Amino acid sequence: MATIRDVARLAGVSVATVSNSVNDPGRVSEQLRARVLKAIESLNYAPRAAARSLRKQSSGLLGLIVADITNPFFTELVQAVEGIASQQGFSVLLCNSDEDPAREEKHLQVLRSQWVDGIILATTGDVSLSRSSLLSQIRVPVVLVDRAFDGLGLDAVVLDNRLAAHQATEHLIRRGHRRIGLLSGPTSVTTGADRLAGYREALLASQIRFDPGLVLEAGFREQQAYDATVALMRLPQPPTAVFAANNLMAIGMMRALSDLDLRCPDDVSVISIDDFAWANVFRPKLTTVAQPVREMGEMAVKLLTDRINGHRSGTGSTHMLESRLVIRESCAAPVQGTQPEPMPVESAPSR
Amino acid sequence: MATIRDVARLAGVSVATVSNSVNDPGRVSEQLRARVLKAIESLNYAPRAAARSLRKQSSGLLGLIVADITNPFFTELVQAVEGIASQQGFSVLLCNSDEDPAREEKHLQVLRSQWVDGIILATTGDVSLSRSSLLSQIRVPVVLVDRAFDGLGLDAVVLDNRLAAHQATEHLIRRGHRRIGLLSGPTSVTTGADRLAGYREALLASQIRFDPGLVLEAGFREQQAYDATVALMRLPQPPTAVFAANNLMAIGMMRALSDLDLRCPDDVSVISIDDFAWANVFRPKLTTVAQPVREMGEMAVKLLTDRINGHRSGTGSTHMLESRLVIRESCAAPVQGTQPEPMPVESAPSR
DNA sequence: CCGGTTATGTAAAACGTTTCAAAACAAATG
DNA sequence: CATTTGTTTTGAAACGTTTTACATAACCGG
Repeated sequence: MATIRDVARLAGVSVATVSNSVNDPGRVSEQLRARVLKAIESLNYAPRAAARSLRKQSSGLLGLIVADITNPFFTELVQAVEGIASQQGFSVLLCNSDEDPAREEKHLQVLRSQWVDGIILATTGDVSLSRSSLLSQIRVPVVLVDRAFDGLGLDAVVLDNRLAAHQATEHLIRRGHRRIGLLSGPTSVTTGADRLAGYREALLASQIRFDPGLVLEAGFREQQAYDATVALMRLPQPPTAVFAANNLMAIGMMRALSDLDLRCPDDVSVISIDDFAWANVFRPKLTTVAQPVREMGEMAVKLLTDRINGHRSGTGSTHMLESRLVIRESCAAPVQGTQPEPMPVESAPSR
Repeated sequence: MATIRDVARLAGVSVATVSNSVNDPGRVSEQLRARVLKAIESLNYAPRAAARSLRKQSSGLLGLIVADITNPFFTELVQAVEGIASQQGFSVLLCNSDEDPAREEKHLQVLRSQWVDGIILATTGDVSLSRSSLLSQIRVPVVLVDRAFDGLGLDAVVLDNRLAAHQATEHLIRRGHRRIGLLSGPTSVTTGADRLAGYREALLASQIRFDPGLVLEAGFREQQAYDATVALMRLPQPPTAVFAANNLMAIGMMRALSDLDLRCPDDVSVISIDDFAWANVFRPKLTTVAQPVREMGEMAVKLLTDRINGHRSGTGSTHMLESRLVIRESCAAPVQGTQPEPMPVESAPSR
């Protein structure tokens, strides 16, 4: 293909002039610039990114690693990140770790040798020793998203998970529920632990006793949530409402309820964290706590580019965004009749 | 960061030897190789992709352009492509055109200057003149996916859209339906036109007269499908079943039916092309015609890498994959009572 | 002991940009 | 007119690899 020398030859100028007329128009006379541009046009010249980044020591590439591309939360994140990044002149190298820490590490290696200008990382699982050492070896800016971890002083943008879980739980309590099941994520990751904490806080605030038997760990996965929901509803005293800590678990839960022939919200109320485009196509329409996904993506890119451009330095900080309750149809007041052992709904605070 | 010279210095060898011990182990003695590897390890050296691709004239990058990353079909495609590609040592540069031809063109420009080794393109809309000239300027292999177009002799992997639509329509006919609505995609794209054709074929095969009033173009979008469904059901003689030509339109349709207080499949049966993970979480579980998305992704990568490696040359061909009917709960026999003007269900073929 | 093969290592030339420093030219100043 | 100042233009170095072509040493059959 055409190289910069070809353009120079055709325009009758030096390669330096060609480069300048493209990258620093001020440095070259109008007349020459026009000639150069014409030559570029007619040769259909496009500079080779490899050569350019070799010389400029920067690739114009951003790495984005997500834990599960099929999860709508991440899909929307990808969309947002890709949009803003390309708007700012960056292309994004997408990596999907598929919840596999080993793949995540491999991706990090690749990004390192691609010398991307920065990395946005939605890490899978907790941070292993090897990964954190890998991360500290990488000399480019990294911003964490969704899940944070400390110790490396990285920037992070996360949901206020405590608040989100609090909102969800409180909404159920307001509707009169006191036995509220929780499908929890793994407590080894911040999103798991913090959402559990928010749930407990909300119970405490309403003086409802925390019952460990009502919280089941379902690893943020649909199938596990299905099983957990079945287990929950087969309890001698099943919960009158269930709170799923993410979207996939909400789906598993809905499927289980449907298979158990339990009607929602008549028999059991349901709420979850993560709103998604089709939450209102379900029947009933799902009441959820929405994350500002798009904002999170935008902020992550902003933090990253600020660091890349040197507008930001020092150890990073964690940025918390607020969730928003989206009330639809899946939460109702508990119906006494549906309980095997009808309990006094608005009664004594303890128990 | 550490360069290959640093490694060479530390190991006490030439840079050529370092390069060889990594890329062509046969050419260097065991002893030296060990020393070099140790040096690499201790310096934590990673070759710079930019320099390497400049010299090798190939980047190890694949470009993937999808029309809408939030559409589960494309999400799954991305997942498949990314998986196989990275397995074969390629990284993928993901581009989302968001159904905007202008953005698609911009992405193509970027990919061209990145000198990706190949491009997988799920093009948005019909192929404009500028795009096709752009495509023919790009000197790297391109394989089309989902939507094909001729004239450029490109490889393509697509669904047998005629068959898929035929299967869907025929399934409804078998259940006894004769007034079958169609939410069609734009006929300017192959997926739109072919699915419409398949629908008509199936009607013809069962000697059902084609009624243009029953097919509404909804641009493959959810909201348009919602509106179209409402229009369809408000017809003096509404259809007893509706066939949505893709997943997003199926969702819009379900939402509309629900808002219209029409029960599915009691009042109206429903089927669509594109299976997706949550089709069986809906109530009723959706009967769909599934595309072999993963296979399509795999085949696209295969075709691409074959061309990249020179195992394949000449003008490309179109590869059609077969769809598969997934029967769940959304199709039932039409109930006479639900029709405003009860019509003889199994009666005369014409009208 | 010599010409020839094989094994191993290396110097140096690419690859296609950007950019620094200097050259060439024009204009302005003393 | 000689010098300075300012504006355009350019030659050449640098970026970090891979790879070609060659050098050296070792080995072997004659």
